[in-house]
Amino acid sequence: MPELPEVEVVRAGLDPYIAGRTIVAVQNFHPRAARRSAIGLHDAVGRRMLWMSRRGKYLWAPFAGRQHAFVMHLGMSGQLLIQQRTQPNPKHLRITVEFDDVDRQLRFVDQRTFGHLMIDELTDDGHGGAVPICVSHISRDLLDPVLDRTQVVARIRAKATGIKRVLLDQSVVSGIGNIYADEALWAARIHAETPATVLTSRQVAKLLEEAIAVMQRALAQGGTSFDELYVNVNGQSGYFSRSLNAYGQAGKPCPRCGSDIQRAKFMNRSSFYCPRCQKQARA
DNA sequence: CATAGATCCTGTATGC
DNA sequence: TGCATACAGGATCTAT
Repeated sequence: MPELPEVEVVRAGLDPYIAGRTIVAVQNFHPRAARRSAIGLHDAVGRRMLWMSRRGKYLWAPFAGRQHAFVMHLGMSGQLLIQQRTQPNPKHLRITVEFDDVDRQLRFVDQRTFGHLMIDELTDDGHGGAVPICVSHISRDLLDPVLDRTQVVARIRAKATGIKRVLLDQSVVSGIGNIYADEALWAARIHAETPATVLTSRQVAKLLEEAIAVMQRALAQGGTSFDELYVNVNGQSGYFSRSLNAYGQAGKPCPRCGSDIQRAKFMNRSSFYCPRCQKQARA
């Protein structure tokens, strides 16, 4: 569920809390919450976390020594909450991480259990930084200053499939999910099933600019929340859902032309689009 | 190798 | 009310 803006809100909330703290205990209550790894979650005990990093929808906190990191992914319904130790356990609590903080702890709550935490080895990211091995197949995201946008445009146009599938392919460009894919396609007036190969470089560049713009606007609003499933580290919802132009707007008028926004089945989920602004192009 | 589709899970909404 | 079905913000595995 959470896409780049929502994950970034969580990162920014966690960073000042975890930076410099040492883990004193980890409790796992669910077999799927910790991903299989050569290093178990309990090896985090005694390690000091430096800061909170993010690539796309992945979060990680490098440990002092920069050899390993605590990796986190929220999946569809994950939450990372900083809560008082005395606060009752939330429903779907999967993992508790205790630090050298007598009052509060980090709680990983995840209804659908598609998210996970793990400890992983760090590897060189090619630009003087480090990335966990399990994240190294994920491309840089659109808010990453090191991202080579020209290269991304070329990679997108080389894909033999529909443009929305490519936007959702985290190995091409990361951070975009179903909401922001639909919003970016709406803004760029491109149909989801348009073959990536028929788009011009200019069109794809424009699409990426729209994706950046909508994600930055969402970030400024604390992300998109439809319910209590996505919240920040303090349990608060973001407000961007009221600014969506296409996603979830089936039957409502397109803010640009007034036609009814349509819903179509797409990859076992949904696409929302304006049938007038976003015409299907042919190969 | 690249791509399409199924699948992992729990909860809610909707229709009969 | 009960039951069945569809759907939900994602990533990964499998088959082709």
